[in-house]
Amino acid sequence: MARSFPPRPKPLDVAILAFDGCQVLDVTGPAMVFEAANNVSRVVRYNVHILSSKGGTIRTNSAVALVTKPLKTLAPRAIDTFLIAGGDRSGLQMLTADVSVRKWVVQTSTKARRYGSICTGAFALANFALLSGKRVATHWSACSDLAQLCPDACVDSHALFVNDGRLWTSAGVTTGMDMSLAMVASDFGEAVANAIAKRLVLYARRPGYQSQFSPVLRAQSHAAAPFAELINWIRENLAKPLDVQKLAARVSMSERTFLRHFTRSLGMTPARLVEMLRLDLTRVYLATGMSLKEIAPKVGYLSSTQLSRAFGRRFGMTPMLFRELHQRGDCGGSVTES
DNA sequence: AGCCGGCGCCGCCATC
DNA sequence: CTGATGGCGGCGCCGG
Repeated sequence: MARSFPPRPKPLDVAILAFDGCQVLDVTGPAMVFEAANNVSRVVRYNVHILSSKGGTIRTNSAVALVTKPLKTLAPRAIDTFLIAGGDRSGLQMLTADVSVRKWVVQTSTKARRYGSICTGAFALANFALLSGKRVATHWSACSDLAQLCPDACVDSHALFVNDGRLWTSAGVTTGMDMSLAMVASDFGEAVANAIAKRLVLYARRPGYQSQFSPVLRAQSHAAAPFAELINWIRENLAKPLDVQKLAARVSMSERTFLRHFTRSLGMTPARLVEMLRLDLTRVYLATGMSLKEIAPKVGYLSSTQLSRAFGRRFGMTPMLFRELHQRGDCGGSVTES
């Protein structure tokens, strides 16, 4: 051990690819998180690079412009974490049509320790054939398009973000920050990630606990005749044990036919829907600061560990971390909705 | 970890 | 004959 120098880890290079028409928060959100990791730990843990094809100023899809470095300033093998931002359709088309971008991105994605996308950036990865056989997330409104474009990928429409091997993809806009926090957590521990979340005041007034799939679900419950009412009944009785026999009996069908009709008209199995509703409600309770032990019986789980495991499986983060990020109203009175 | 019982789910097939 | 039904058995996942 050197006597007066503490061991100084080499900073990790994080490269975020931006382009004309990209979503500014997809770039700045993760950039803020990684930079904040440097601040909270008082060590340079990450070097963040904002890149674009040719470098220079790019216009985002808001009034904000970004100053970027050209791709060629960074060798693909030097990069630890590589992310593509999302953006509008024409911007993404321009990006994927650029041959030098394609080459660089493919090389970087094979060499980097981690690669991924935020929001519709997944479409760029799909165009470069980097999603094959992977579980991925993208913006909820784009899930079916992505599944169509990339049939051999498994699009998880209710995850905030998904980590499959070296690939990380996040759902939309602000979930890029959630995903970046998870990356920091896996690099340097939960404590660092939680400190960042606090510093960025991520836990205040975020509507992020609203399920990504609830709009989809609402649309579905208007569809098939006997099932809309059933779903509403399930919603009101989540604390009860809800096995398939019971549900089938409620709509007076045999278990087998119930299963068939249900999955066909709703696109998911009964148990999966029940779990979805339970975990969705869990998020709402978590955001109010309730403990897992209190929540579990309210949403029909026998134990808090069981709930915790199911939660992690679906959302790619622990309930603790979720509460840390979304808890609100802990300064006395209730917080009014804007 | 690793084993096992139970349940969700589905393929198959006889029946209506 | 076709299509819907539902019973049976097996496989895989989840939880203890």
